[in-house]
Amino acid sequence: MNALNITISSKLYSKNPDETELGRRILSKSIALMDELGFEQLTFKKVAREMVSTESGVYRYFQNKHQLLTYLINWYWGWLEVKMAQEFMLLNSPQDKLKRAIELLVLPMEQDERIPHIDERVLQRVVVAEYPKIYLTKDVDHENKEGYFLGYKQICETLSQLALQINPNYPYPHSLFATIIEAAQSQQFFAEHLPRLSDSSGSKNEIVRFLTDMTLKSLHH
Amino acid sequence: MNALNITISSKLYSKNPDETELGRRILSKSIALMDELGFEQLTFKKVAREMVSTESGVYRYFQNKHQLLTYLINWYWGWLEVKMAQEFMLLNSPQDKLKRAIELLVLPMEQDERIPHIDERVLQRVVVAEYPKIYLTKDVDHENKEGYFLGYKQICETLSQLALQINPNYPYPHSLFATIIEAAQSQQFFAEHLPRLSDSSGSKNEIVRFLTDMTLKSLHH
DNA sequence: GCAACAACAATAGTATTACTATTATTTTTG
DNA sequence: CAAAAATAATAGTAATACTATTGTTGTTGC
Repeated sequence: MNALNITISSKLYSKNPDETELGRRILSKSIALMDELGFEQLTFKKVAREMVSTESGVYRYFQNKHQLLTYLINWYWGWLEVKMAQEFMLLNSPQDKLKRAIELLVLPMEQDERIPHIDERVLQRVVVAEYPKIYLTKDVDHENKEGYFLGYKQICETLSQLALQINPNYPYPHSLFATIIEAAQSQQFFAEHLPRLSDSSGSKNEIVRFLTDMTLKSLHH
Repeated sequence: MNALNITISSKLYSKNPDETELGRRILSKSIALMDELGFEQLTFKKVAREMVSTESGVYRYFQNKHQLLTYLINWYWGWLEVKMAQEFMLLNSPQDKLKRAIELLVLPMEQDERIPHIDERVLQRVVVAEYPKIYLTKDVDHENKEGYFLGYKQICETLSQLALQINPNYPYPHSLFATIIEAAQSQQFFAEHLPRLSDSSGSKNEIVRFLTDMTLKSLHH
């Protein structure tokens, strides 16, 4: 049971990695290796070597590396959702809440001491570099039914509700925030690797300003 | 030499597939197979079987399937660019041009009779389902130098220039159109597979309206 | 017309991957 | 303490993503 109560569909693991020492080592090492090697080059054998266990040990927790990546990305969205809920309590206007949400999406976050086995900053880099791979597959419809994308949908819904507080007549709140969340990731990637696809090659604050401008202008009536 | 003059970096193939009968069969069959099986399940062996040739035949044209996918997606951007240039000649205001560009990004296109070996509508589905996979790799910086992403960058630049005609002071034209182009793809995917991430589950025209609204509002001063 | 060359077909081979299966050992729990 | 569960260690398999080799066919230049 997690002190932060991040809920992840039980379809996303064979055995809950959060509940055992070995499971937490899998999470910890696979985040680091995914960041270092990328999803394609990661293998369970390498994770096993890194955490000083065996390949079959990893398979006891996750059916394959696609499920592992999906778990990690859902964990990230769940964690962001908790962060947002905390910060929203200190703010009043939906405008301020949206601005803060966009900052949380883009700006680097501090390590949470209560969860020593997950380095949120490295996980954020993994999400930026890998997130569309979890749904751009031929299994998307089946996996969607299994709850593989609940974290993403939940955070999109939360922000959509906020948007409707600003402009109840805005007709595209889900499309808007799916776009903003995607752009938050891809603009970070482009700023670093394909700078002609961004105007924010410098600081992440420029990405925040771009996304905030786009969001508030879209909601303006 | 292509009648439409779609230029693709020569780093994107070993032997130009556009110039031979076998090469065109590779393009034709790999588009169909990529659509049917998805990138992960596609193999050169399957392409070879489909076009009644051998695996080594495919390797003579493309070093691997990642290069093949990158070629196809660059071909698509190049073709869209040509289409846009054609249609822009009939329009005057940059607003009208941007609106038309967004329609071309989203609405299904008719088959071009001059290029019988490429089915543009199927290719468009492949782009929607696979496009981020060409740059979300650890080789992105090296491949960027080789011109793997010129098609995407070129179309983003063209649309950015149009945007500056509407509002010369808008500070984020590249970020805006990278975002609009990405959203054009992902909203099509979400509308079909993850409808809670979209408000446009019905017709593609709703996606066009969402993107147009977002673009014009962003450029408003 | 033929030598030289490129393109292609056919086949074989290799290292790695993504698993599955089995068995033995250790740890936990009732 | 017995039974069950978790883990470790190892082996094995089909498929993948190539590389290499050899022989055939077609084309071009002289």
